[in-house]
Amino acid sequence: MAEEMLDALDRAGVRLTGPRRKLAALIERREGHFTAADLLKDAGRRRMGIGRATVFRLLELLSEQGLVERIDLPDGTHAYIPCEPTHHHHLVCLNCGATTDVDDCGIEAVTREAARRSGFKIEQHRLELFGRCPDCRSAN
Amino acid sequence: MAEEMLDALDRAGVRLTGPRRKLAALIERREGHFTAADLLKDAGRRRMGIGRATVFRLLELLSEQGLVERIDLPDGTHAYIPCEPTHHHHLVCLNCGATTDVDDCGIEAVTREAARRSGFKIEQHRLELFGRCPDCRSAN
DNA sequence: AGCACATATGATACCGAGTATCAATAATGC
DNA sequence: GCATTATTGATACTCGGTATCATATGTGCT
Repeated sequence: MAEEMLDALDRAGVRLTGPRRKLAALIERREGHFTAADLLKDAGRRRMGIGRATVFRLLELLSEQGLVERIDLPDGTHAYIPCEPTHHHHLVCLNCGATTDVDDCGIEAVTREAARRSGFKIEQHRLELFGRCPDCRSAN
Repeated sequence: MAEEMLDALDRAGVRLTGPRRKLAALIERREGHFTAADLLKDAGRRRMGIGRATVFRLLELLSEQGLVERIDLPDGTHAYIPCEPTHHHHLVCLNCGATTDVDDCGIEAVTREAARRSGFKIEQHRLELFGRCPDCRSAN
């Protein structure tokens, strides 16, 4: 997955620098969603001497490439999650933070109906689902 | 609508203070979504001497009562919109910021399908629709 | 391999949204 | 009307993210 990110960065025409490689590896090791601060802490623990700004810059690049997405948790905080660069939605475990992507299973119809009722022309949508992942469901 | 807010605050058992009344009126006058800073500026322009903290405190109260909701715009900023206290979703005009509420027109089925595919137990969902409102569509 | 150049870096300072604190003030119940 | 208690505004703070800028480092070229 770190490969995937580096490939995407390469394709995007930016440089494959040391900090970027290291951060990609750190993101790979993460499970579930994470914050910029999490990454920074990871980097700090390993004495990687990576600057705050660099972390945000990489997250921005990755998010432009669709490999990472910023989501807003129900508690108001926000986090980043690694994901596929195609259009999709997220399912987030409220317990452990694990995420999976789900693709449009019928939202088209919903947006069409909403457009009809409101007179709006709908151009974008965002659907976020929150719940318990299979592991957390069976864990207690 | 300001009435509605004041009623709700009353029902919630908090005091109907001057600043709260004034802010409710300011919210009523707003069209589309607004930020805490917008309200603060409105209040400042009218020399109402309302503190920053008070604005945030009221927005929090109203949001607890479901009369206001904080949404994240596609451009990453976030804003508040007045709305009905029932479960619903938002349709936001990308041009003028106007919003309307739409109720679940078939999302249940979508979440059920996503749950089936993923094994998650879905407990909450959030759907946001962005587009052009009827006015902005005809305006150009 | 070496070099020039543009791009990326980390430090620092900054910004904007939101929260904590706290003494002063005002809404409510009696 | 008055005591009580919630609320207020000022101030300082936190936290996520961005701007700046001199220094360092990938990259394309030879």
